[in-house]
Amino acid sequence: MVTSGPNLKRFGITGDCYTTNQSNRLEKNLNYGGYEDVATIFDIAKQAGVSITTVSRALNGYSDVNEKTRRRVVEIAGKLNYYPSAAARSLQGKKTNTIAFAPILRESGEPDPFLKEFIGTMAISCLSHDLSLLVMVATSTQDNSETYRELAGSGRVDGIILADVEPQDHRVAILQELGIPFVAFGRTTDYASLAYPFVDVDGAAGIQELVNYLYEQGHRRIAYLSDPVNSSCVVYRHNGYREALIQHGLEENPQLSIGDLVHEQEIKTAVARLFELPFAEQPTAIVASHDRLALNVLYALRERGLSVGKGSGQIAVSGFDDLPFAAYLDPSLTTLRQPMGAICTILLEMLVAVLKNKSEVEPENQLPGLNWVGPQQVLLRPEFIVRASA
Amino acid sequence: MVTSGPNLKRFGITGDCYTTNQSNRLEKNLNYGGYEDVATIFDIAKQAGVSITTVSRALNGYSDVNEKTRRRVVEIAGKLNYYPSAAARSLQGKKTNTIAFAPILRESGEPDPFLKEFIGTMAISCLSHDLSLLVMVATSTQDNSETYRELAGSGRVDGIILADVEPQDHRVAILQELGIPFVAFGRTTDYASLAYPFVDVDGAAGIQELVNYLYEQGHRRIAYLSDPVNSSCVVYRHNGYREALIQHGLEENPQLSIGDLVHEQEIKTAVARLFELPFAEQPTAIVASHDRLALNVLYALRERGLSVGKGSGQIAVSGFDDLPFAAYLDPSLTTLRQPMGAICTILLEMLVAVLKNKSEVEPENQLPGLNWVGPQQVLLRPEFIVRASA
DNA sequence: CTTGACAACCAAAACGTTTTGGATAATAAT
DNA sequence: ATTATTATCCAAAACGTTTTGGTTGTCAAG
Repeated sequence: MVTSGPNLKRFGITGDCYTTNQSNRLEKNLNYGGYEDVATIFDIAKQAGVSITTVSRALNGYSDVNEKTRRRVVEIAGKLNYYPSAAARSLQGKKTNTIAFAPILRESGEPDPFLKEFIGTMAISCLSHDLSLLVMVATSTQDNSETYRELAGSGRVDGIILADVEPQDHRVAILQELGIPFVAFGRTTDYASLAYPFVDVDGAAGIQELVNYLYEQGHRRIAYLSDPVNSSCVVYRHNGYREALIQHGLEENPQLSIGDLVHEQEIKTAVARLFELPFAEQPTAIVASHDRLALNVLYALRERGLSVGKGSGQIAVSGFDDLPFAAYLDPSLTTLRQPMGAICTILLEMLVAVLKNKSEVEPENQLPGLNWVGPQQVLLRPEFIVRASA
Repeated sequence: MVTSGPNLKRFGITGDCYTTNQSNRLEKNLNYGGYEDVATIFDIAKQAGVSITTVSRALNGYSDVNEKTRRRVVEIAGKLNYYPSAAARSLQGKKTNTIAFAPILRESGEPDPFLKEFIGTMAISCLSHDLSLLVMVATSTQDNSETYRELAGSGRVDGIILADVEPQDHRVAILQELGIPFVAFGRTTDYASLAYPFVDVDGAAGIQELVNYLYEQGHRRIAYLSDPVNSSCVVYRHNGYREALIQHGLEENPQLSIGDLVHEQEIKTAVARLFELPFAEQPTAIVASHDRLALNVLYALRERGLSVGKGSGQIAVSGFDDLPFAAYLDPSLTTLRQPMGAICTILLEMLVAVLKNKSEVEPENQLPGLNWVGPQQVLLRPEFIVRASA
């Protein structure tokens, strides 16, 4: 085995822990705390015997520089490992080819799986747009309006993708006021009058479709477990639930509709409350406002010895998001898929269009299957995925 | 329902598609294609009746400015929504408080679940360090050495976290040569002589522990299915497998050890090859080099009507990573956990230490349970997690 | 021999900060 | 009354680009 060497430390978080130190050597080799001198446009100019203007214009493909000169400049730039300073460039008002992704991390014991999925997908999507992604997670939309103003004013990014938008999200106002190009995932209550571009998933329509399905399956006492109302999507999903009940002549039963659930323990308690009702009042189906919540419901039901599925006597359970684990749960989870890949692609296309000062997404960049009348406000229909749990 | 308004477009990727256009209104309200004028240090200076030097020093907490002046400056800065230009700052050689995360997206049909998990966790970890994260996914370490030189030379980040390091990864050489502060996740073959700081998970030790366990369970024909050798970790894991066999007096059987597997179809074919062997030569256990591969193995086995688990006659299957879905598979997957949270935390702490030109991580930032002799080269032991599949 | 057009180049300004090396005035020490 | 000290302040340089508004020289057309 070659994994161990004289200079290698081995640590085990939950295991062995054997170490060797080699800091001396390291100190010598590395010049930390700042970069080594990097070649600038001046160095190239000197070597090429031309002015920095000419170097700049040669490198940027202007037509007023002799082809021979250009070749010389390019060659020297290559030899010197020259790359223009992004800072100096953006001081000149040039694009940074970087966009920011600004989601919110709500309090919840573990790191939010949906958020991780979202960030990861977004980062990967950026690859095909030749954009770098600056991820700036915040813990609340309120605390640090500073963060957004700073992000906006600092000129580090060309535009911003806002996520986890709240019903009254002042970030939208800030960005509009400052005139920063942005696109939101999710919408504020006043999206119609504010008229900013966004993508959202139609949670209301999704949940309605789901509840209709449950109703058709014979369910009449359909419980709804929800996370706290922070993102707007929580509101829309709840609305969808309520509307669907009304359509079927039912109405929301406060005993079956429990909100504000975050931690596993709270969810357990909520499930307990449901099944400590008189048997005739107990739900036969539980709609959870997102997959992780549904997962905890599944566990809570199992703990109580209740069986989940479509059979008679079984409790139906559904989620929302279709995170990767949903398909693998036992029983596999019936849910509404948020098409992550598509969401990220559309957000990026919209932002790029906005940055180009266009109101339309370029035809060749339009994701097929969508009606790209204009890129401003897009509502995607979640995909209803029936699996074993309902 | 309030989800529809006169100006809202509704799209369904796989569903309804009804739209309304409102581009006119939007065009009016938004000033895209560039920011609105942002307050600069000059504006503050003018309003406060002092020089820009004083403004700068007031805002940066220098002691040579009168307390009354400082308050005035701060107030005006607030009123004007002033935030210093990150570009101008970093031109002055100031820190950007941004680090880059540079992983590789290997070809594979779907977006790599491990990568998404890694990016997401890293982004969330940055929160507690008050760092912004610039994610720059690349598709290969070779193609675009440019990307790294550019990233390095452009001054957009203070330091870099390199991921998916290859046995001969020239990115390490580039960054060392340029003197850019960086920390790697994974190590090159010559890590001992190059002496750069890294964190790695001891895949060899992990797989050995796993194979030992399988051996003790009575398994003698243990197959190994692996992805292509790109990251170093693939090599180490394979080594661990080989070493463990040798320790038990077995040797690697080329018929049972199949590499270079990427797509689901290839994995199916590999499993087919294993179970078309004479019965006495068929494996009783399959070690997969990562969780997604194990997942596909599980499916392939199910398709062939083979049962997975610890029972006699059942095939044992194991993975590596412990991605979130691993626990929910049916049967749940025995695997080696890469402690994502810890990995990200340590990488960040190490990079921060490097940026501060220290060879040690500050005591108060040392993750408990580790021996923080020096932050240079850290090898974490993966946690062996026994579940139902083996 | 002029004039105009064009190709190739460049000096200087601008972008918004921080830092350097004083300047000034008030106060304290001699 | 002179000198040192201290508290405030500031002009100018520097960071590395891009852009503006030229200049110069060459060549063809008149």
